[in-house]
Amino acid sequence: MLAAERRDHLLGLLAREGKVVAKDVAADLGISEDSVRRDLRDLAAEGLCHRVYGGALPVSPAVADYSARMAVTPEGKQKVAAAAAALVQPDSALILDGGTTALAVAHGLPRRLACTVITHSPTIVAALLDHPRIELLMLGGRIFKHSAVACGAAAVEAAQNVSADLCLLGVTGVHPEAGLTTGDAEEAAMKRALAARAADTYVLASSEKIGAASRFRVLPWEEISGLITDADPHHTIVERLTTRGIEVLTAS
Amino acid sequence: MLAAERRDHLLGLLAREGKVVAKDVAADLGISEDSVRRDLRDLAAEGLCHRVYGGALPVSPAVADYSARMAVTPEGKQKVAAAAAALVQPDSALILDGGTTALAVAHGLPRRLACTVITHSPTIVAALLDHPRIELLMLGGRIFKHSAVACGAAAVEAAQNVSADLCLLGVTGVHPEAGLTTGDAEEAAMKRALAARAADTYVLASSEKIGAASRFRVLPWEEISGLITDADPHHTIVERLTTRGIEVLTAS
DNA sequence: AGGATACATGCAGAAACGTGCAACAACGGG
DNA sequence: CCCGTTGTTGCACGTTTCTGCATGTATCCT
Repeated sequence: MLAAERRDHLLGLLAREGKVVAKDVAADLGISEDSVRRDLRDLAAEGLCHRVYGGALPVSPAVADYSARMAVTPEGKQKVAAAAAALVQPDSALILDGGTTALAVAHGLPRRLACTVITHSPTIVAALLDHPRIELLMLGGRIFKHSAVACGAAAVEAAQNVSADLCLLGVTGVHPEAGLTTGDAEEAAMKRALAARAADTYVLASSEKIGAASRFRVLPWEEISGLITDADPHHTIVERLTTRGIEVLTAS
Repeated sequence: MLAAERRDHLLGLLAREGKVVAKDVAADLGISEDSVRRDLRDLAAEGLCHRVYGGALPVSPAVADYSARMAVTPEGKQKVAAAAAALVQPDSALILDGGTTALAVAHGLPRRLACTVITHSPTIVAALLDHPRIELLMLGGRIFKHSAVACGAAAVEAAQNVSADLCLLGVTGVHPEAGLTTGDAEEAAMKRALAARAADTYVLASSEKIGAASRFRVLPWEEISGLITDADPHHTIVERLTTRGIEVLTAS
């Protein structure tokens, strides 16, 4: 058994079962517990697992508490939100857009995840108020009532003063040529400002958004890190996006 | 069962069922009550739960009692809020503080009233979202979870850029000598910043606040225009305030 | 007030841990 | 082909951490 094989095995176990017990794995694979512990230590150092006494847990526990999640949101958005929540690393900073899908992401964040959430949506703030370990930062400004988020010059300016590891953006249209679009110019500008402040930007797009285009462009494809959708990976448009080099994360 | 798993299990139980009974969990998981108690003690130390005799409750005492407070607005606050709402002139700009009394004011604003509301409370924003004629401006910043408002340097700075005709301020203590007080220093500073940006500042104080004093002073008496309360105008303390030249508006 | 239950504390055995060491295999240069 | 280097693996040792039990104390309920 190669060392790399062992590591894969451990990661697989972690993903499938949500935990790894050093002793059990050692017995299963017929190797010493020391090796398992060494592997886990290395994986933890790379941020690929979370070391605990007796074994290890997945870094982002989102997968494990999938069950403890409420579903009032349409199934598609729920799936997309769960996949997006899994991208959030512990102790990282997340910029979260407004909208129902983003709200579902907020609800999907595991209660034991400690991180910072930056948002321009009072609704998102309200949803995360009772989360024990999330630090909240609200970007203020004129409230655009239709979508219940802060927009305009002040909000964009406030956004200039923050930085984050990840930005999760909702849009209303995802189209191969038109790019990512939304129905309001101010909102589009705000989304651009948010995306610019994060190292990585992923777009949340449940399947009904795929192929649609709204009036105002948010961002060109080059500026985002990837797309999170529940649409079939073999859907014509999704395939066109993939061939154009867009990273598409399929939520299922 | 890993120790970390147990702790997660406890947090999940706490979130799902709203309580944990040490004895039951010990029986369910087949471990000693001591271990459960130890885990609960640790979680409580991290601020993730609230330890009580026999088990534990979700930590959100702040949030929980916030929503509890919100659910039933006592009659006194209701009266104060109604009197305060009556002060708001059409087409004026209003700075509205956070807190339950201020929220009652928001709900009490007539639907045909057109004005601008400036607030640092996401909850107030959410409450006014469906108001047809109110222009909303949210002051952003770090969210202070206990009272669900934006506080800190960024919020104070944002406040510097607005001006209003009227500011309605909630406090937790109204005392002849101590002045207007609240329980948190950041919050006190924020309230000061808000009051400074309005031509007139009125303090909302339902009767139970009269005569009380909290740790941090918000403003001295000279800096406010008046007090809105449902307390009896012949109440000793209220009379003392009146003789000191404070304008007291009695809500009834 | 008194019994019952929950609690904190100390303790001991067990389990898991980190570290140093030696054996061994893979690799590359001479 | 030989030998030194490097990296991996298992083992031994001492240390730390966890867990259940026993004890005495605090708290609750009647």
